[in-house]
Amino acid sequence: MEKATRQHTKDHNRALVLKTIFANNQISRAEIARITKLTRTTVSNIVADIIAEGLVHEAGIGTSYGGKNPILLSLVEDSRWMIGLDLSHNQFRGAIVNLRGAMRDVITIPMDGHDGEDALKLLYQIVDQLVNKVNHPLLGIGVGAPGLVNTQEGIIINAVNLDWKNLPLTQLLQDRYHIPVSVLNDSQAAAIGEKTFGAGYSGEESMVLINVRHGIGAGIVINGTLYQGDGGCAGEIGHIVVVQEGGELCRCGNHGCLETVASAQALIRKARKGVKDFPDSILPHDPALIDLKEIEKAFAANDPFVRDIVLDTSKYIGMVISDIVSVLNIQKIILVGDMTCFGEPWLNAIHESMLTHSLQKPLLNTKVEIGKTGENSIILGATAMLVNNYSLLFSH
Amino acid sequence: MEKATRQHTKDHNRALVLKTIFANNQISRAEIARITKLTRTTVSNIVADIIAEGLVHEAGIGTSYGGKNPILLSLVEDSRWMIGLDLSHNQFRGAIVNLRGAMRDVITIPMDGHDGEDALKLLYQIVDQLVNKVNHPLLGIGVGAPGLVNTQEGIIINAVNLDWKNLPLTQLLQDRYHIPVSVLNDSQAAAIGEKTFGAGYSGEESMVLINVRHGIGAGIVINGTLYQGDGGCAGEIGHIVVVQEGGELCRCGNHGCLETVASAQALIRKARKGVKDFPDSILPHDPALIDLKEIEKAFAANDPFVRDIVLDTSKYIGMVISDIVSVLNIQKIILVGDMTCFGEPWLNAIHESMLTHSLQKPLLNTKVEIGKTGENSIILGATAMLVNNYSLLFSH
DNA sequence: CTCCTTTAGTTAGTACAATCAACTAATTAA
DNA sequence: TTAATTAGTTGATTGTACTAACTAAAGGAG
Repeated sequence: MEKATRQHTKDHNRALVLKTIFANNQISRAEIARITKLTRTTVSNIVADIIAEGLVHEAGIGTSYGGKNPILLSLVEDSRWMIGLDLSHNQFRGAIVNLRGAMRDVITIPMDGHDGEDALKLLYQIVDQLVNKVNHPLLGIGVGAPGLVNTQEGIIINAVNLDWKNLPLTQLLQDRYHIPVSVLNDSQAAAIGEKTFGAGYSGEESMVLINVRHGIGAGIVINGTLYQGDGGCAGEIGHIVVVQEGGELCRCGNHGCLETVASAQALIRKARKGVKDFPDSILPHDPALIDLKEIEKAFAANDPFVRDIVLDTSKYIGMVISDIVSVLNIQKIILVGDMTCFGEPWLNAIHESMLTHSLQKPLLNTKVEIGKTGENSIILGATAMLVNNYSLLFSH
Repeated sequence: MEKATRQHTKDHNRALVLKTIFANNQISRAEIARITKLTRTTVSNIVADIIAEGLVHEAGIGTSYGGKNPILLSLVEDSRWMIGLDLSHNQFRGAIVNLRGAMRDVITIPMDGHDGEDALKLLYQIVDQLVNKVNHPLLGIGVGAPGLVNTQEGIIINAVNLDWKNLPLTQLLQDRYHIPVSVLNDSQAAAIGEKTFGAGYSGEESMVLINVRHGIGAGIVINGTLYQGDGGCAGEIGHIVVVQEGGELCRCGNHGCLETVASAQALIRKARKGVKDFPDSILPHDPALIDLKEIEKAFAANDPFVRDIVLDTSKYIGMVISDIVSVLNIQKIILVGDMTCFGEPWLNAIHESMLTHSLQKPLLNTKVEIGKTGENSIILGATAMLVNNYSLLFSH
């Protein structure tokens, strides 16, 4: 617990006003005062400051309802830029992102096999290129990285694909570019991205995002703030053991982890292995040709074999979600990642599995949905976190 | 997000000073200023207020280290009283508790079979008696109740033993006694009690308390604050399914819940059932005579059958803890409840089970301990919550 | 013992952020 | 045209933490 000063009060109210402007495309000072319960005087003062900083501008005149017309304020979305990086796919993606999450430039470089120092060089290359294109004030660099990440110290503890171990990424990038850097786990980034830029969030609520791709991870938002855990790696649910007897060996060394039965990787493996026993399946009969796209196609066509193995994954995901809900009693669950391509049927199966796998009462009010920010959620989240950290916008 | 005012600043700093005095038996104004980083002036002002309110008094003169002697301040622990209730055992227990958690009066009434309205009358009876004995300013009533509790609205959703369903306990008690009331789930109460009155807590950290008794529940403290969840029933881990195939029927209707294999109840059941196959066991051979005390005795005497069934419970508890740690990455786990009578061996078995059941990295820094506040933790926690709610002390 | 230094605590005045009261400006409604 | 309403600003007020300078009381060097 730290002492409180006037400065904190001011920062807080300033953030509150900015957040209100961010949440409303166009809004007058008077309306901000009504929403925030600050006086019109205070709002005017704060607005004068943030207009002077270029963050906000007067964008027009509103309609009167029996009085002077309000002056509508609006966020200057390109008044600050950020660089966001998504290292979690087999190609590095970097983008210049503005305050509304619009991408002003995107660079993609395939990884094909690069790892360790090489991968880091690739990363520098992307950032170098993006930095050169930046012609607005730059807030910093936000990174969403795969694997085990200590997000508080910005260290990649273990990213198997990249062969990074205990890499102090925040430090490295800060030393090289001399701007603020925020490093998150990919699922945590997706969570904060979905919450900030997805539709239907008030800003104060809690949610758990489950990212089901190659691996499986979760991002936990509690009362509008990303929850990171003591060691900065909250949400590492991919290695929860869900098959207790005779589970497959996982890359982590244990048997029966969630990833071994419910990730996209696991699904593909299972399809390749099982297809020979189902000659009627419309999947390619050569296992090597089977990928997620093919499985998706077959699923859409109601192929029974594929239907079975896909819905089998949802059973396990539902189990873990119901465990999480039992522990946290969070009522909003968002699913993202490649596996969401199986849509409603998959979602419904997950929901059903949840209900049969734990105490019903707390689960009944829990909603499970598919995320709305799509493939950009990680980049957006990484940058949103950056903005949050410097309390310029969005939250305190 | 609410607006910030001067009042918030003041409340915050006042709470900060009070917390510092609470955490240090005797402390001078100057020392408080050093710890809190407030100026001596500000500390003096706040201290003047809280002395006027009788919460704190000047308790003596400290030793000088080359200057004027400091005046030592100390909490007046009996300046406020609270009533704490523990409804989670088969006897209702109520106590008058002071600001340091000292019990000034305790009343116990056996429940034997009373439930529904009867149980509520019993509760009123206890509180009536306690209220009559109170001769210091009373802050309120704190309740730790068993079963599913919505702690935000103070409603007992479902307490099987008491046959309470959707009972608005906070409302009822407030209407009857006209003082603040806080209702918590028993495990949540134990968690906040352990954190406030247990040794070795700085006040800002996170911890998960696991309460293993008749049933099993958890209380989650995040950054020093009890985490209650969207529906106010976070920590309901007793009905996480841990036996996937052929698990026993649980009172919740599902099969294979944690409670069916790891609670004290489950252990007793298993002992009674199995003892006939182990004639060498030193347990009473009449199953009806077997209770937790007998099992504890046999365990201490290294009875192999008992050892096996006791350590079997730890396997499942370890699994669930490792799931929780995977999700939350909280590094301090506290175990309380009847089952802690099996001490170190049980604890070690839990720890071992954890390490084999999930990703090791985050688990390596996780410590598992047995709680220190004992049987009073629920009453203490219920009252501590009360104090927190009114931000008089401890935290905000 | 004297004087300097250090520490505790207080006092008087200052800075600053939100507030209040009263104002101007601009519109609707009667 | 006038009254009422709403938006936004201005100047004075308030409350809280801060600064600087004070008094009080102790230790230490000579």
